[in-house]
Amino acid sequence: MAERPILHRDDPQKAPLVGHVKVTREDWLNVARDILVSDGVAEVKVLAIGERLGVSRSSFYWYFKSRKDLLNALLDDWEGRNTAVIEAHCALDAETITEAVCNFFRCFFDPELFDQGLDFAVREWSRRDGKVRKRIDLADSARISAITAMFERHGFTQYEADVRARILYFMQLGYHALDQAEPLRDRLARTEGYLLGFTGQPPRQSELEALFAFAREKARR
Amino acid sequence: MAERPILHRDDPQKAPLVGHVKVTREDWLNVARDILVSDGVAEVKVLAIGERLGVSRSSFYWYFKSRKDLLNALLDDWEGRNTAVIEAHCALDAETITEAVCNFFRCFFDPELFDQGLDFAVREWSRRDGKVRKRIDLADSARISAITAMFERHGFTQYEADVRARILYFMQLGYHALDQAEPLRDRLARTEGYLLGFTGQPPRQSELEALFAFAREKARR
DNA sequence: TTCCGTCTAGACATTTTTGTCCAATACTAT
DNA sequence: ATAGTATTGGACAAAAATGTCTAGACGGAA
Repeated sequence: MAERPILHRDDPQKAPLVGHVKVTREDWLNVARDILVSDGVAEVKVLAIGERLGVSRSSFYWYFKSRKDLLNALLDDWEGRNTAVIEAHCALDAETITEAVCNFFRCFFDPELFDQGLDFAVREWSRRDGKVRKRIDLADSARISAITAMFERHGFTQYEADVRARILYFMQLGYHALDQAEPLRDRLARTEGYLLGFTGQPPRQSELEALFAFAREKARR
Repeated sequence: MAERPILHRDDPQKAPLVGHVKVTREDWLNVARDILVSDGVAEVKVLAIGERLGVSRSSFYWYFKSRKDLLNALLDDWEGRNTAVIEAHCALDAETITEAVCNFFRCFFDPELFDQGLDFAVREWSRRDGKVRKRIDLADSARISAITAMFERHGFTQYEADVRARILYFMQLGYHALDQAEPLRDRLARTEGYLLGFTGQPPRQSELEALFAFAREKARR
């Protein structure tokens, strides 16, 4: 996810500037995103980021006008990372609807494609900031539309495609809201069979196995 | 939800102490809960609460040892409000499974019974605090067990009851994660039919109408 | 080597937030 | 009324967080 590793100077002694480590704007942004995801927007503090970078707090103001400026950059960063991925994957060609839903899940469980934690952190942030709220609302609509279109391409009526799209998307959100406690993937394997089969036709076992092989593999590493 | 109304002194002038408004520990807690829900735990600040109560910040320390003490009280308050309700309602006698699921929904959409926003705020809080995390994990397990038992009482095998319980609970979480943007209830009406019928037997229209009449009415006011 | 633009440390100033102390006020029981 | 307790305001202190300014270190180009 991060181009450069997140810096961490174990020994924060007076740093004699020899072997001086250069810190880029990207680094500030990366650590900020990291804190946003793990601790929420209120904990994104200039001093904390600077300490984690092993660098003085004041150099922050070379790269960013203010803390607010950083937060805006963070929001743009999120949009750049997470906006197009789902739409693109839902638009992929697929022979069967199972395959298509598999593409959908790939977006949410492949950390190379989509940062689920970041998405959730921004969603939480949006609850306290109208500007953020508007942007995530747009993202949600776009995603649900993309998933709906996916179902429509596979022969569902507009109404039924819409219902299925929302069920898929909401369950996805619900998974993450609970998350971390017990391994997510077990529950996935137990429930997605029914989700895919919510028309009453349970999918064939072979199709399911192909569908979740990917998620399981990702979950292991 | 709150025993006493949340105080709001419109005119915060030097307050001549005549007609003095007495502020209780409950009041501090109520406003704190209010801020927790709308702005997150990081925004629960002594000064902000005091201002909203129209009262000096220092009297806070009469009721609470410290800010940390307040946060602990807030957590106990949440547990008291939200822990037993779902278990109790899922254990209610019901003729049909539709009726039983209706009881389940009553928990989440009747603000007299259950504070959904508070539950979500604590869930968010738990992402940054291991102690909170443990308590909400326990609550989640207890709730899912209660819902599972509900399905088992209506003839589902343990496995199938478990799957259905998780789908219901996760969808509920997902709904709230998205929430506020468009009216939640429309989506509810469109999707719950399928949820209830995810065995392939769509429920009869009359049953559905009874099921959601309650939620709609609540949503209106 | 020198110069210049880039980046950083540290000092300084300000605001926000928390916590302590004590005198003063309001309320209750007598 | 009076005494005593419960509650509050305001002064004081300290810590945490943001933002500004300046001197100087670094590295590449002339």
